[in-house]
Amino acid sequence: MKNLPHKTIERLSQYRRALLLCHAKGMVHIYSHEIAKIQHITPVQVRRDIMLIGYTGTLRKGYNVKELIDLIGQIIDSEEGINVCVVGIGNLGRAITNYFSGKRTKLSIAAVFDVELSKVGKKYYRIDCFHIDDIPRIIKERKIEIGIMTVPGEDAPAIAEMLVKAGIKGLLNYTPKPVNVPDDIYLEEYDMITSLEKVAFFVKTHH
Amino acid sequence: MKNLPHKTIERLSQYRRALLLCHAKGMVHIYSHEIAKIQHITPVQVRRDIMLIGYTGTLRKGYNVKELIDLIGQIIDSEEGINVCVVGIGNLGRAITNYFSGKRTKLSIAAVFDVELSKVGKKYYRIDCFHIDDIPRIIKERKIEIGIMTVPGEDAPAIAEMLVKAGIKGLLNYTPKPVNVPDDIYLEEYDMITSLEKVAFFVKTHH
DNA sequence: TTAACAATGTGAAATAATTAACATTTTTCT
DNA sequence: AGAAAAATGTTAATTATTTCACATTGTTAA
Repeated sequence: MKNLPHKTIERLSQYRRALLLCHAKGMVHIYSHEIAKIQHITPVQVRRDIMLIGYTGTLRKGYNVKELIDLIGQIIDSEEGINVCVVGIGNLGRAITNYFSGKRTKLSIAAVFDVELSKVGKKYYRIDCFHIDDIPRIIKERKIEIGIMTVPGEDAPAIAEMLVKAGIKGLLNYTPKPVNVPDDIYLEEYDMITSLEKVAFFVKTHH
Repeated sequence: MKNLPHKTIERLSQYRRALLLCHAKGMVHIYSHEIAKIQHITPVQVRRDIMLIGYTGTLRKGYNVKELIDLIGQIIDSEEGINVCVVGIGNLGRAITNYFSGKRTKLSIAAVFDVELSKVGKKYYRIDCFHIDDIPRIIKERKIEIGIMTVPGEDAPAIAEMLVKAGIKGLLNYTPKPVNVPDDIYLEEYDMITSLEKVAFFVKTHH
């Protein structure tokens, strides 16, 4: 059970969101093929993932929705919750901040940062905005462990370094510029341009 | 050369962006380990990807930056260019539209759509905004082949269906809700919440 | 009661992606 | 000139992920 594949972690997060909707609708049990349909993957993959986390459903009834939600929570959430910050409160930063501000999950955005003085001191979706020079102080004060970068690409390396020095443990880089961090920092990069180019490629070749 | 791995396609897109910067700085040649450093992957992987597209560098000098840029373009771009639309011009939609509006690449955003009448008729980063009811007409008129969805999750399935019916060939879904499309439509889904939960998981377990 | 069905759980096979290992070759240095 | 160094290109090995195939077992219906 210990070493779950990265892909399984991603899917568990997605299953949980789907399951929460099902739970809200009053569903008590769910079959692997129902989950599979929602996520458009195969039922086997669903069962394998669930197997990997050691849960076992009821033959012929499927999985108990509530139990599965709770178990996935035990696996992927941190008991105490984790604080996150968003650096760069442009369009993308606001989109992400907005996504999270309402939800009461184990992940909460504890601060946002920007260079622009006109933004500093304001609140975005109820979250305080600080100047990036305050990154070291605020990250320590508010026990922030994860940074989300939504700054212009050219600023990414400098911001990444600041965040790492400030003691961040994980970094989610949404800028188009790859950054380097020490090995003990978990880094996830995502690049919208690449994704779109990929879609374009497969549209082109699959026809 | 025909069937490139998905992961290779993604990396080629990234190599190209890095190479364009290098080219702009006047670099003529580049080594696999230099590209690798920028993307923080291994030099072998870079060489393998480049091998797969049939390019061959110069021993001891590395790869010709310009040639490699052009070849990657031949592989992943469509000769004539591809038109794209963004549906949902909230924060995320604006972020994406803004990313692309300046650049003159083979991908161009030809329209954006929203439900809100206050947005319809305006321009966002120089792109016309239409009402979603105009999706069928505009997609045909402007020969749009790819849709990017940045609407609230609950609207995603309906919008996806509209886009598919309108004749879209590829769909990039940035809502947290998975959608179903026919097999011949290339679908790419990305979910920021999942990414953040994944980072949180590895931060939690790697310590 | 018993046969047919429909679901889970999982070992084993297949596929996809990465990494190791190394032959080859150009350049540089002595 | 010859040896050492530094790079590419590629086969083979490894690792990661997905899928197949099927044993198992509640449930339903005849």
